[in-house]
Amino acid sequence: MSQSSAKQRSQTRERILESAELVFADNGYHDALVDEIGRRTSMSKGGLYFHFPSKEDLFFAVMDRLANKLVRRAEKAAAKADSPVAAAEAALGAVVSALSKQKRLARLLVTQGYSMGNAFEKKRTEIFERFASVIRSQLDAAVEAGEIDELDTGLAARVWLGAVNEVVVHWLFSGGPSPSETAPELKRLLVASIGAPVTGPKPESGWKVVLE
Amino acid sequence: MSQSSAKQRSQTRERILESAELVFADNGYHDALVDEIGRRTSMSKGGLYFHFPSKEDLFFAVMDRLANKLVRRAEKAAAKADSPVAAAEAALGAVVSALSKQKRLARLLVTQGYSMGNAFEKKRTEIFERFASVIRSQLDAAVEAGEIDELDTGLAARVWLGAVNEVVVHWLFSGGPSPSETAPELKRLLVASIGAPVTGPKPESGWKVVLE
DNA sequence: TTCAACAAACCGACTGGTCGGTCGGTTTAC
DNA sequence: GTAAACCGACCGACCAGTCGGTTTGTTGAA
Repeated sequence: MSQSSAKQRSQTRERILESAELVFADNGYHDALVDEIGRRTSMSKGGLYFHFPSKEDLFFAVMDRLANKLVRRAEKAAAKADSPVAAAEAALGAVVSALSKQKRLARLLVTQGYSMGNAFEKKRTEIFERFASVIRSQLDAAVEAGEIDELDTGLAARVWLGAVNEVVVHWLFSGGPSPSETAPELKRLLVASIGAPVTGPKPESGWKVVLE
Repeated sequence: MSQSSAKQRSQTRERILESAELVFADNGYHDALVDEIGRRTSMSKGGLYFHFPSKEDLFFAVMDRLANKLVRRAEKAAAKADSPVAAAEAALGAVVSALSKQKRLARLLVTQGYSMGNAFEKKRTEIFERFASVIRSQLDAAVEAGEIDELDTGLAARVWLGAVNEVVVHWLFSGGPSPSETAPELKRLLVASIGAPVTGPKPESGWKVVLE
């Protein structure tokens, strides 16, 4: 009984989360109507409130779900690389690529974090810190391995994320180029920022930072 | 008549804009009450609506006013520098410093742009593009002068702004270090990103990027 | 197998509080 | 005298959340 019904339960939750993701992404938190989420889930408002205590909780659940997916993707990409800097680059690339493929996801993660009053600040911060720590730990490893010079890796990670964020926003709202298009050049800039050799088409034609 | 009353008029508008800035910054667009703005201006709601047609317009006016101030500051700082890269750095520094000194301003420019539904996207974009173009034109000049290699200066400018944005957000919401504290290290990262020589405490004891 | 008993899941009309915006009226300035 | 500036009680649209009720599924005793 509780075995199969627990499964049902989580399936229903998933269904709701999927609809909610669409509605929140399309309209932003405030303009998203709970009734609309119900409509898309083919479930009444009362039904929704049986599964989630409030609109806010539902929104948080949607964001967590997305963040989990993306972080996992980034970690997986990093694991495949064969040097710390390459791993950081790969993690970044994975995120950029995922966001490029799904405007909706990008919209939610990148801009809707601020849409609620001061309530969401913590959550948004928490999610960004999770991404940052993936990058950061790779940069730390790179320093450890002597691949790059010592630097504030936490700051560098935030710089990377901020850069991606802005590029994505520009894409979303100004019809700029897709992030995946600018990814190569973006990577070049960010890799250069930490003083690592920038790999062009061929690794050996790169740059090196030396003390004068 | 129209001479002095026009002056009065704009003074009153200014008074309203100042209160509105406080209220919007403290509460975000949605939670900011027009009545509260009236209270702080010592003016009735009707009075406000005599000067501004809607809450939205008022918000736009507040943002424009802030953006103007900041852009002017950045341009002024850039004008004093004696090389394009130094100018870009100076412009960045001016913005960071201004944001550090006024949390409220930072909150508004950096996070409240998304608080309205999709309505504000254009405005936020417009403001960020104005900042970006200040940086960008300096980077273009740097390329022109042979100070740095050719690169996508528009992208680089966005990377810089995005980085600042993220650092500011981290400061605001996570109690991280003030942007002005991390500014030196931040500048180092961003200057390195465009492949320019990174200057340490003294210009002559710095770093230089050379082809290997 | 049947069915009463119970609970979990779902329904949707309704409520209650909130606020942007209005408007007829009053004051102030010239 | 009159028009710009200001007042503030009021309106009405909006919508998250509620709640009494219905349906669906499970259990276990007869």
